[in-house]
Amino acid sequence: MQQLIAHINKYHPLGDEAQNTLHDCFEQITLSKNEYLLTEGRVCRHLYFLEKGALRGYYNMDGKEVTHWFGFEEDFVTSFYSFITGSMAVENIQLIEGSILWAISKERLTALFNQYHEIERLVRIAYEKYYIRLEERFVNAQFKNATERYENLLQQTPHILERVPLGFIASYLGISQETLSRIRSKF
Amino acid sequence: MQQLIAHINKYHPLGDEAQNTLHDCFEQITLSKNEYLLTEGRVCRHLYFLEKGALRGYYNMDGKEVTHWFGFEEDFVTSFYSFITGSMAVENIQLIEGSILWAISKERLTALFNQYHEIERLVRIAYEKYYIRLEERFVNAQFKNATERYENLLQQTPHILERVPLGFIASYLGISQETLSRIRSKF
DNA sequence: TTTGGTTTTTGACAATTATCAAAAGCCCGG
DNA sequence: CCGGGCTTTTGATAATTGTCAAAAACCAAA
Repeated sequence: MQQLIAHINKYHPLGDEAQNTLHDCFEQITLSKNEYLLTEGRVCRHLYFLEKGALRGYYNMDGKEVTHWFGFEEDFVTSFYSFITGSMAVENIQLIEGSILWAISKERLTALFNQYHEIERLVRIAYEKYYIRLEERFVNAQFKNATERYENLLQQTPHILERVPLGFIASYLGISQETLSRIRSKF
Repeated sequence: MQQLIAHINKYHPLGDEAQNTLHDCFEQITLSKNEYLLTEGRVCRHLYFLEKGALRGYYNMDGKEVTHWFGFEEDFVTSFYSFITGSMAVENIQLIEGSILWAISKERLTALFNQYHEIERLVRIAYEKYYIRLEERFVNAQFKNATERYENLLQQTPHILERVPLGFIASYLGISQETLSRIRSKF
């Protein structure tokens, strides 16, 4: 929990009262490898903070699992579309490693927004960071070729390569596993 | 201006006072076709609301203009990365049609956040919508083929086809103009 | 240390998309 | 109504990436 508080303070420092209230609103969850935080068809009603471990979000697209994001230490995690709109999730969130998470429900978070302007500000700022991150991934996906995308991964998030099977990484990069293998052999 | 207020009220209705203050913080801008709202290398210090008209954001990537988004009526528009981080923009924003816009500076917007919790909430909610929109474009870019992306455009935003040259649309979809032309001929 | 299962690599081939060049179509100003 | 410039289409070919199948490497449990 100390990590969550410390992480939040990096984004936007909170006053003691807001910090304490926030602290009380999160519940700890521990899950082991291959378990699911969310399965498609259910509504994702929580926002999670990943203290320790790793997980992935994936779609089932014509029979294949297509991983489109990873979560690691200090990431906020949810099925964003489902969480925001309240509709059924089309993705699954599965643990890649045994993990420690902290969960807050949407209702509680909304209540915190009403109670503390500064907590809503914190989230507004977090959204900005996550939006920028997604924007960069979008540009990579749309305008870079497979090799460039792999090089980008090597430079920006090399830790992914060490903790995640290549099959997941291939679809994260939007290429087939075989193509990824061939790209890697060139380095 | 009435359109901006009406649009905002669709997102998150504001009290009269906040609404009036907000109203006074925007300045009207009119630009004609082919003019620039922003050029790369400059910092984008404003958020714009597009009341009437159309524009595009594009990168210069190895000698080619790569359009990655369009703005139309009722869109909020900025070079998001530059606006948020205060760093130089890597993209250009150019008018596709003569347009009427309303501008607010980042300083003014920040001041409004401090003054009115509800305005920061409005923006927080807007971010959620824009994030979801981008997420969908990302999934399309990464996991759908050219024909599927075109079909998606046909269904979801057919107005783009009527107002934008095909060359821009091709790079918006992440394909070459020739391939887009061939896909179209199949329909 | 062996074994069975999973992950990764390799090979051959097919499908998709890009590139370059040229032709055709379209639109606006005179 | 005509001409010139811009946009879009078409054709031929090349490059990139995907698919299927099999081999190799890796790894964890007995």
